[in-house]
Amino acid sequence: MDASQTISQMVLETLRKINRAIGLRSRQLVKTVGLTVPQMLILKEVVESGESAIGHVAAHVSLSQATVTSIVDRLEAHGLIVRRRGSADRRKVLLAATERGAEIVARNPAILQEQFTEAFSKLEPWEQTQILSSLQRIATMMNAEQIAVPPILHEESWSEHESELAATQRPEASPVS
Amino acid sequence: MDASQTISQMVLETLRKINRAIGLRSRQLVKTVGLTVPQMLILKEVVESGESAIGHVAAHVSLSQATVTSIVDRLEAHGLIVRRRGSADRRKVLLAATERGAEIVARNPAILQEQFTEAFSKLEPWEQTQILSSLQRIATMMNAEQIAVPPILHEESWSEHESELAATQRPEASPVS
DNA sequence: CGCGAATATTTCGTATACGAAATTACCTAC
DNA sequence: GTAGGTAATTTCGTATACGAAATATTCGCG
Repeated sequence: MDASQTISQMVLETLRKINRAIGLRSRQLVKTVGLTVPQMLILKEVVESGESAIGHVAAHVSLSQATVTSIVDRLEAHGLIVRRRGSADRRKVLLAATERGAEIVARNPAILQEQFTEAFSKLEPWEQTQILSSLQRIATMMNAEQIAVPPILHEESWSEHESELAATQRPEASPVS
Repeated sequence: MDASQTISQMVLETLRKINRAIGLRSRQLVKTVGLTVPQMLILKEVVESGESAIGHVAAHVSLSQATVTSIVDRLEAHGLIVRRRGSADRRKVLLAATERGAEIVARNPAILQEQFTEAFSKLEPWEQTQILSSLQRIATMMNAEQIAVPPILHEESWSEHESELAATQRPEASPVS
């Protein structure tokens, strides 16, 4: 947290740190519950909204279809949900939770927050609201910008390096003896 | 944004959305500048702090050493930084930016924000401060919890599925003729 | 009917991310 | 001086995440 940074930079830096904390938390979850946060999110969504298509779930949890597909692969491998081709529209793949899956969600309604919720609930109500409002403000700003994609740099000089070093072989820093 | 959610849940949901927006933004960056956000972050750190060890950089950008290693691989492949074994302590791998790398950072001091900074700077100063403070509040709460790892569930019934379905083969939803 | 546009999902390639184990180097006590 | 512990980095395995392209299906229009 260098004093020479702009507030904007500090905001982004803090967001990255929060994000990392969430990621680490997710990995701890694997050890206790056996599922990561994204997996829980999707399982929960499926349980609560009944049989629903992949695209529907993806939109609800704010992830791409491709991402949901791979997470569903794991949930299905664990026997927590099942895929079923839609009968009305056979392009769709409907997801349904198995008993096992439903049980896990039912047994852990707050599993996704737990400790965070605990700490958060100790704040004053007006403070909670303010924090949420600040976050939504940021989310809105970011989404708005997501649309516009002004090509910033480029000029020249870039991309010639691409081909020669494309292979993911790391040149040893220095072959010591 | 369901009305039936607790504020805490909404906070987490909003954080995930913000995070996604940052991720998407990062991918756009690849097209304009040729580097992702994490790559820029590390390159910038190396340029600004001179020759520094991997561990040092990792701590500064809040990422694990393993992650930094792989990102450095790519930056090195692109000829933006070089690895050098430390002479004093040969366990350390020192990073230094090449001319090319330094030039990119120099030419794009604000590349990491750009549009976000633009929008953010239009807010009232007191509002900016408030947002930052809200975020730091959250970050602090999350880091504090990172320490304690109370085993929540487990009971039994878990993990027997692991072995039989470990392979990443997806059982076709239903082999429709 | 039948073909092309539209829609839904999966596959493929790439880039983060992390923990745990392996590797290499250093350092201290004996 | 060497054995054992510590420290720094890399390797390995796994899980997200996404875009772009491929695939499968539906639907509209002639």
